[in-house]
Amino acid sequence: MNKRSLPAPVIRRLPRYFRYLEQLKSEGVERISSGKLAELMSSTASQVRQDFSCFGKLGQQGYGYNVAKLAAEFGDILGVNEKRSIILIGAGHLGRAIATNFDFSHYGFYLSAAFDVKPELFETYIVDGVAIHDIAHLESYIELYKPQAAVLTLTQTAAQECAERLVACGVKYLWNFANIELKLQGPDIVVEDVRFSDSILVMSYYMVER
Amino acid sequence: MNKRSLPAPVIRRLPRYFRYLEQLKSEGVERISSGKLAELMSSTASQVRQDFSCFGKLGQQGYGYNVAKLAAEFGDILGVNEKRSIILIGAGHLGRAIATNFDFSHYGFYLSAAFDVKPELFETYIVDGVAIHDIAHLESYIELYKPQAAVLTLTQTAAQECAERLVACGVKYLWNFANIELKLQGPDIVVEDVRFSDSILVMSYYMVER
DNA sequence: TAGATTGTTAATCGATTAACAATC
DNA sequence: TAGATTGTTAATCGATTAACAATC
Repeated sequence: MNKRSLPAPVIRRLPRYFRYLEQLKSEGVERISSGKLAELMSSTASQVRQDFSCFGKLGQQGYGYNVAKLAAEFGDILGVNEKRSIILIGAGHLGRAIATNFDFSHYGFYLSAAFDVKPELFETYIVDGVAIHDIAHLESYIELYKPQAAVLTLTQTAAQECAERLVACGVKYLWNFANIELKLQGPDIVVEDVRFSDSILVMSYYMVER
Repeated sequence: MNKRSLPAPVIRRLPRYFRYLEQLKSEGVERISSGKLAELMSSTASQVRQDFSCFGKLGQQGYGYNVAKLAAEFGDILGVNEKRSIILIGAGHLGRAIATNFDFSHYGFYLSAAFDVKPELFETYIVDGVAIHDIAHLESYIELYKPQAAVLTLTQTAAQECAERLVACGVKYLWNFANIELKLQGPDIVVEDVRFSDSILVMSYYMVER
């Protein structure tokens, strides 16, 4: 695989390619051409081939792309075969929803612990095998277990402080659901935001009569 | 306000501008220059001015932009002062999290009803004043109350069928949390996706050693 | 007035699309 | 081999950045 860093738009499109390829694989499709895939995805053959070429020669002239091979390749690129531990901060409704519904293992993660401030939750389980700990013990937990990433499902006000504590302990990857722009120093910190409010506002924009 | 349709990148940036402007307003800041705002947002003065100019002349030479005026203008553009009813489909963990935590009213919506398939939930309340109804009654509810949008917080398999039923009844705006690409006809249907899996995969991509 | 800062035009950059020779 | 389809180069398009005259 290629070590050059990719254009951001390509990186953002990767999960979608992966999703379609997994789907095709599960339907038993063996091979697909850039044109057919583009049609499925409302993209263009040119873009598909241009994007894929970032990762070397994945196809074969006159044949197209082998679906299983390509899905596996993209899976590797995206890290879905890794086993990285992730901790969840904030065992409220959203944290519970994610712990319960979200299949971390499908994306190369496993949920190893949860944290909250509420004493009545301590040492209960957010989901089978995943205990909720006192957030006061965050630092000692991280020191011991070295989780690689954290999900932030807490209130706006607590999120910044908590993110700083995580970064101070060496957690470099934050999956942030709090409606705040985290300000963190360190060039190798990655914050990936899921911003419900931005999303509904884009929909809202289209609803306004103009 | 302007009736031309905006470039998609500008539309995606609007909620973020709005967020920063509201923040500044709440801090009592009266005016701000494109340069200062850009610095705050890790953007550029050029981009800020170019983006703002899509909406007419919002600033004043030598002065900058009035924060309250600009926040109000963007609020109008984004529709946050509207009062549009939205229904929630799928009263599982995620649906409950959103019904409970998400402040719809802040973004120009109010949650008017929820729907699920589980009989034990019928006529219970997902949140104060918002009843959960039998999804079988979706069509009759829509006919009567004409909700303008719907939040989809249900499983992958149910989402497509449900989306089709909504569209058939005239609901044109779907806020989709299901991990599926909804295929819907109709040129004026807007689907806004919140795709947890794509987001975690982008983070995962950056975690892979390369 | 002088300084600051806009709105807008022009220049640059990057991403998408088109074209086509290479080749399976 | 002939047809299909890639990988890649070149052309186009659109978005970002820079520059500057207008003006508060």
